[in-house]
Amino acid sequence: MSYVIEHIARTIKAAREAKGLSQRALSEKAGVPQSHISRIESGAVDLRVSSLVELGRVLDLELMLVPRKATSAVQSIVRSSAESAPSDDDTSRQALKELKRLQDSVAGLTQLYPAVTELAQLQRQVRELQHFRIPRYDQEAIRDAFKAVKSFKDTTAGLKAISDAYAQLRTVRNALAHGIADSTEIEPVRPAYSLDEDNNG
Amino acid sequence: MSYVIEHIARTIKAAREAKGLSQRALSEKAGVPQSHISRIESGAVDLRVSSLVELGRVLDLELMLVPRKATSAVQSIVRSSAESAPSDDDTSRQALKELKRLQDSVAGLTQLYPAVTELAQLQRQVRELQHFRIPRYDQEAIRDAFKAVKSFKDTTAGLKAISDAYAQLRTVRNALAHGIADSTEIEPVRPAYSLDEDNNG
DNA sequence: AAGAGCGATATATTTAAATATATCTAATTT
DNA sequence: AAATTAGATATATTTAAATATATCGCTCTT
Repeated sequence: MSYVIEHIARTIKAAREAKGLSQRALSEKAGVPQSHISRIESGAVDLRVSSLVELGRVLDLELMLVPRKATSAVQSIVRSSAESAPSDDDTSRQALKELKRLQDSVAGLTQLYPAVTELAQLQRQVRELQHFRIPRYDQEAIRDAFKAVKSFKDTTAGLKAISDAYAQLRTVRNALAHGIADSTEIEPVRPAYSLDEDNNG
Repeated sequence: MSYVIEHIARTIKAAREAKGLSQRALSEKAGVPQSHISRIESGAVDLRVSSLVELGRVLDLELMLVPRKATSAVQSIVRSSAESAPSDDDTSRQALKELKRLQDSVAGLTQLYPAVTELAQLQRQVRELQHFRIPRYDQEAIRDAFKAVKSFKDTTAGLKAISDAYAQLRTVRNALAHGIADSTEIEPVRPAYSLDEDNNG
């Protein structure tokens, strides 16, 4: 199994996810069994060219034979076109969705337990994170926080879980704030109310 | 048989010829039977990706999946890198070889038949054509002229064949001269003596 | 808890590429 | 004329992709 085939597998998977398609949806569009797509994406199949072309058609990818000396030029074109639109858009949208979900849960919980300062603290942190809109985002921390909130109980352990979630999200926030300070290519920060408009739009 | 596969077949063949390899030579380098290469180049085979990658390795071609929106940018890169070196170089070299061969034959014949004006005329035309050095070249006319010269006899038919060859080459010359006038991307014309140096170099 | 969605895995069969070899035809070279 | 080279075509066999279906395990939603 060559490096190129692994790379193609990765590219296919990334493109599919970028389009928000499940393997079954792609299967229908491309006329390929889902089981085959699973194997393709895991790099277990040495595709025929025609099969790859058909998958590429659905995923807006074109198969090309490029002279070796033009390879790096082509790669930088591919890279810049890849980074500027789909992945950036996709990642932020996904992250925002999860943040929104987290905020709703925390808000509900804060109303139930108005005297729990850990919850208020977490809520403030989540709100602040919504001000950030950049590609490099740590969604694991958001999911962990969501789990802590979902399973919250007014016990010592429950409170500790909320504190830990808060600490984790603050770490993420600091990393992002640090990234903004260092980077010259990050998009401007958007206010929370603008974010709300987006979700309701 | 899809358009892409035909295009790949053409690309493989062109790259092989650009490198001056026979199918048997490529066969050895790529570890693929010559019979298979023949079928591949005729577009009769829906290759596996790994097979295409291996052929590409030998022919200095890389297989890439390019986002559709970047396709035209990539194609212009490929085109410019293709036109600047191998195809231009290859076509001109091949054409020059055949022109040289033709000129040698005509020269010999003109010495044998110094009174035949058609031959003198053809010789002048061939000499003039050697002043042109551009990719788009009609080699068929050169081959036809060579055949006429090779099989020349001092008969009416033989003289007609020479006249026809001359007319054909003049048509080519005119098309090339016209092409130079219209195009902004053609290389400068090189003098014949420079051409001679090249062949002796 | 049941149902739905998702990706991974299994089984059986068909299809065509890949492999190995040989030969033919045409053109060129010796 | 004989030999060599080049590309196309043929035959037989093996290999793995493609096709068709089904099911499993995990996660999320209702």
